[in-house]
Amino acid sequence: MKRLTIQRQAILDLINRSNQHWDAEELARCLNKNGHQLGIATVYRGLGALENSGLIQSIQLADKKRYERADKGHHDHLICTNCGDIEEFCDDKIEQRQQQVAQDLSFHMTGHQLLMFGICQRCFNQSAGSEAL
Amino acid sequence: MKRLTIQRQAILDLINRSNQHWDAEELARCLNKNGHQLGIATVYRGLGALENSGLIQSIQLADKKRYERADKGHHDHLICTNCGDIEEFCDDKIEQRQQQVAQDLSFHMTGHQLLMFGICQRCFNQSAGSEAL
DNA sequence: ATGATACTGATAATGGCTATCATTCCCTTT
DNA sequence: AAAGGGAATGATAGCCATTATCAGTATCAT
Ligand SMILES: [Mn+2]
Ligand SMILES: [Mn+2]
Ligand SMILES: [Zn+2]
Ligand SMILES: [Zn+2]
Repeated sequence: MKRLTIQRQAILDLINRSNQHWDAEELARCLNKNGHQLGIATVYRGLGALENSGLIQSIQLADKKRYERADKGHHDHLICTNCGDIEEFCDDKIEQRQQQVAQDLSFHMTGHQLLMFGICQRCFNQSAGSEAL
Repeated sequence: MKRLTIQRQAILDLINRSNQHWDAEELARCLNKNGHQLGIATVYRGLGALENSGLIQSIQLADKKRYERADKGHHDHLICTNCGDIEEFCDDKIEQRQQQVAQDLSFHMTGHQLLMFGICQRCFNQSAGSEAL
């Protein structure tokens, strides 16, 4: 990334000011609603550039990529298949075992992504309530 | 899945006879090359039906889904970002810790996917060789 | 100022996958 | 055996996230 333009700065600011996992479309909508003016292609390119520079990070879901702040550091995700909510965690033991597995297989790991799917507590309680009817 | 048709049987047989991670396109091409005759939509539907029935399993990569035999049971994957090769492993400690993490967060996990990215041993050795030039 | 380079934005194109729908295949019931 | 109905097929249209294209614009170095 040669230039941190106002467009890219706007994307970066919005992500850094929030705690969400944004997709490109959401970011574009939110930015354009708040005075900024940038095309969807610029958002995609900006996100790519910012991620390459380590200023933001992303997770690859089945349908789309979602971007978030990089200052939280590495972590993994729990994804509610009912409401789409995304929770975060980082477990050192898991991270260590991954390193061990890679080493055992002479695999030079550069990154990983662990997604856990299921029902979040809120959704679980709600469905428990409706069952009682 | 109400009927295990010859088309679906052909898909299932091919997957069960091999040890690869197939995408829909590859399966269709291979089947049509070997006397079978089935449209791409049928392959997609068949794969979905077979997976729902637990007869095959899949991994969701960034761009596409890849299907493999179910009789190997659950495992996770190492993916070479250079040659696309996919290696497999299963680590009980990681699986246990995942359960623990979910429990700690009151998250009702129904499944997970762990992808590890990097350079496989073969690619690593090759690039080491070319550096010596 | 001039030119080189990077970035933008509108839009076309791509690629994996799902929806549609007419046709065909099976299975059950007469 | 014939008829009817649900399920599957296959050709193709549509969908959606993302990337490619390209002309125009902004920024930087000389
Ligand atoms: Mn996160
Ligand atoms: Mn596998
Ligand atoms: Zn939920
Ligand atoms: Zn490799």
